[in-house]
This record gives sequence, C-alpha cells and structure tokens, in this order.
Amino acid sequence: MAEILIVEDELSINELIRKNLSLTGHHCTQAFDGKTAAALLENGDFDLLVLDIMLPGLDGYQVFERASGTPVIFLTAKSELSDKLKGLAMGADDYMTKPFQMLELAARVEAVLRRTKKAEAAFVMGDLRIDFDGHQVFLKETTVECTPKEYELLEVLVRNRNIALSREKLLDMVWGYDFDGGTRTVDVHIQRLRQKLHLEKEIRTVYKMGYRLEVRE
Amino acid sequence: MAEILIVEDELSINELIRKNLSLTGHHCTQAFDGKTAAALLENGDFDLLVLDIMLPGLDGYQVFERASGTPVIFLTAKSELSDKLKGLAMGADDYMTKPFQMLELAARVEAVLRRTKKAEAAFVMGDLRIDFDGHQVFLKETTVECTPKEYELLEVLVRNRNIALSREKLLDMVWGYDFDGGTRTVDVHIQRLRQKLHLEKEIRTVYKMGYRLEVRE
DNA sequence: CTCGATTTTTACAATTTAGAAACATTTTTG
DNA sequence: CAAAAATGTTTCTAAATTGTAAAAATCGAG
Repeated sequence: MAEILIVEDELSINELIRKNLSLTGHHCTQAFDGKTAAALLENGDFDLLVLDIMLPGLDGYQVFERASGTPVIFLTAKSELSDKLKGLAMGADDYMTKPFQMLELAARVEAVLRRTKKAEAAFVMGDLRIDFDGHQVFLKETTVECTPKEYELLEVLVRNRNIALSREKLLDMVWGYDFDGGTRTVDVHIQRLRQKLHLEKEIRTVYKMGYRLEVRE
Repeated sequence: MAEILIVEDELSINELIRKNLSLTGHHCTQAFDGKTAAALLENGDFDLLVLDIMLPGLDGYQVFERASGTPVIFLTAKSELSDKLKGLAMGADDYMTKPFQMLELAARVEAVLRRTKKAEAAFVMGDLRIDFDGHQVFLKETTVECTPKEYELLEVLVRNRNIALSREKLLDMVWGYDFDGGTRTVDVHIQRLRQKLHLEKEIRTVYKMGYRLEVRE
C-alpha cells in the first residue's frame, strides 16, 4: 500500500487512474492542476507521483522540480521524443504515452514501487508463484509457459485478489477499453488459466457477474 | 549491488544521482550535509562514497577524513585545479567536475567498485564467461569476438538476468533514448547473440513483450 | 424438479508475432 | 579511398496466440 499523487487535468483520465490504482490497494490523492499539485507536495509524503506533462498553471516539469525525491512516472500526450528525453533526463523513473492500457500503468507503478522497495516482487499462493520481474509463473518450482493474455489476466486477478471482477472490468483492464468483442472471451481465458495452473477452486465464478481469485492470507 | 552513500547538498542533484545509481542495481543512502554524512559513516558500512566538496557544516574533505577506508569519488563544483589536487592527494579514487553526465558518473562508479572488488568482474554461466573489465567473452576458454552492440546487449541482459526486458527498454538501454528505428532491430541482435554464444535456450523470448536471460543460480 | 439463463468446454480459423536469411546501408579501419 | 566490419532493414515463413461459435454442462429461481 503506497501513497500516490495523481496529477492530470482531464477529469475522466484522472478518475480512471485513481479507480484502478485504488483497486490494487494504493491510496490515491488527486490534483487537476500544477499549482495544487505543488501545494500537496509541500505537505504530503507521497511514495509515487503520476504526472501529466501538459497542465494548466505549472506544467509537469515544473511540478517535478518541486517533487524532490519522490519517484515519478510521466504521462505524455504524444510520444514525442523530446518529451520522453526531457523527462528521462530530468530523472523520471518511467514514462507512458497516452493513450495507454490501465494494466500497463498499473504494472509500471508496481515496478517503480518495487525498485523503491515499496512493493512485493513476487506473489505466492500454495504451489503457485508469480515472479513479476521475470513475467514468469511457477508451479512447484517448474515454470509454466503463459501467453501474454494469460499472464496479464492472472496479474489482474492477483492484484485484485478476493475482489469480484465483472467481465467488463476484466476486459477493460486486460484487453483495453476499446475492445469490442463479446464477454465470452473472458470466460475462455479464465478456463485456460484454471486448467493450466490448477486454480479450478481458487478462481471462483460469481454467477451472473464475473470472477474472483480467492486467497486466504 | 553495493551500498553507496551520496553526500550532496543540492537536493535535485543528489536525487538525480540516486535514481541513476539505483537503476544499475545499487542501494543508495543520501546525506545533504557534512554532519549527517559523518554520522552515517560512523554506523553504516558503505562500499563507496560519492562526495561533494562544497557542503554546509563539515566540508567534503573533513567528511572524507572520517570515511577511513571507504572508496571515494569527489564532486567538485568548479574544475579548480587546487581542488582536484587536494582530493587526489588525499587519496580519492576518482573525481568529477560539475556539471557532469550521469552516464559518466555511473561508469566511474562501476570502475571504482570493480577496482575495490565490490562489483562483479566477471560473469560465468556454464561454458560462457564474460570479463567485464576486458569487455571480452569466452566460450570454453576460447574467446568469442563480439561486436560492440553485441557485447552491450549481452551485458545488459546479464546485469538484468531473470528480468523480462521489453524491446523498448532494451533499445533505451543499449541504443540510447533517441534511437528511432523499429524494434525488430533488437530481434536480429538477439538472434546473433543466441547463435554466437549458443544461448538458444537461455535467452528466452517473452512473447509479445521482449526477452529474458534465464539463469538459475 | 423443471426450464431458461448462464457458464464451461471444445475445436478451429484468423490474426499476430518471432525467427531466418538475405540484403542494404553506415561506420570503421588499414 | 577502398575494403572490411558492423549495423539496420526487409522479406518470407513458421509458429504461437487469441477470438469466436457452437455444443454440453451447470446453475438457480420459481
């Protein structure tokens, strides 16, 4: 659980980020302009900053200069090389170009938190072990080959363990909000995970709703 | 992985150094004045000291005197000859004049750590041996000629073994942030490494993502 | 218990991706 | 400057992934 400050002027995007990062157990504070962000940084103690570059008032770079010490992930509207370069030269920990998949942002957030020792590097549950750094899944010491979709779906389930996720939510998180396929697709992938990882019991079906990874900890 | 103490009063520079050295796998402690640095040195056990000369409280030289035995890289604000001489005369392992390129500092840090045997000088995995000092690669006692790109890519894979690296990340690390070619370039170089070093099994492709050097240790 | 709704299972075709090899271009070296 | 080496690109091909449809099984409200 980390304290994250989201600085993004577009309300819907800010909200989308908050919702998703909250789901993975972090506490989020929102700012919609540079000035507020700077003020929040003065007082608060954040573990991570998710920072848009184009902002009213102070721009992202200026906010960043006031964020001494806090790890930063930049959001750039366009994948303009200059933005990327500038951000990295200033010492950003990572960057993402909009539009982006929420899962990817969530993964990078975890990666940065891991580097700064705020997040777990692996998940263990019985015989199952997931190595987030290596994108690898183990079952009793032997690796299990997972396809990208399988791994991503598993990651989402694990990060939101014990929470029931609707098929729409899973589609949003793993496939992206612009995926227009039917929700049956989720079912099939869930089955593949169940079979491959012997999670028939642990991945529970929530009738008429979706799925939930059940973990007693 | 080494314990590094960064002593620098300018917050942004201190932070910049921390981020970059953290990226290469070291653990950094930060001090912003001479007194704190001296206190940390009393208790902690550091492998390297990155030390600014102009400091509030005790200056860099005075801190250095209390750092008995710890390797030191001095940072001097101006390239004043007297400072350089003084630092080297006192037994500094290296020095840099501000402003400096982070990459250069990172390289010198590695060099000093290697001299003091804190960084791995070689990597061995089966028949393969990499001599980081000599930039040489051996396969069963016989040297294998590697081109610069091949060697750098190999070094990145080795230093990040067991971590899945995206093609974009590899491009950033080996080719530089401003390379704008297609990502297939990475593929081709990976193939050349695999073939040349018989690493067909060990360099795993992470489908739709990138590559990972798999080493069980 | 029964029936319609929902989920699981299975198989398959379309799509995407990585590998191999040849080629073109750039850089280095003698 | 010419030859050689290194690097990047392209094309073709094989392989892997993934979405969908349809049949079978299961669920649960009444």
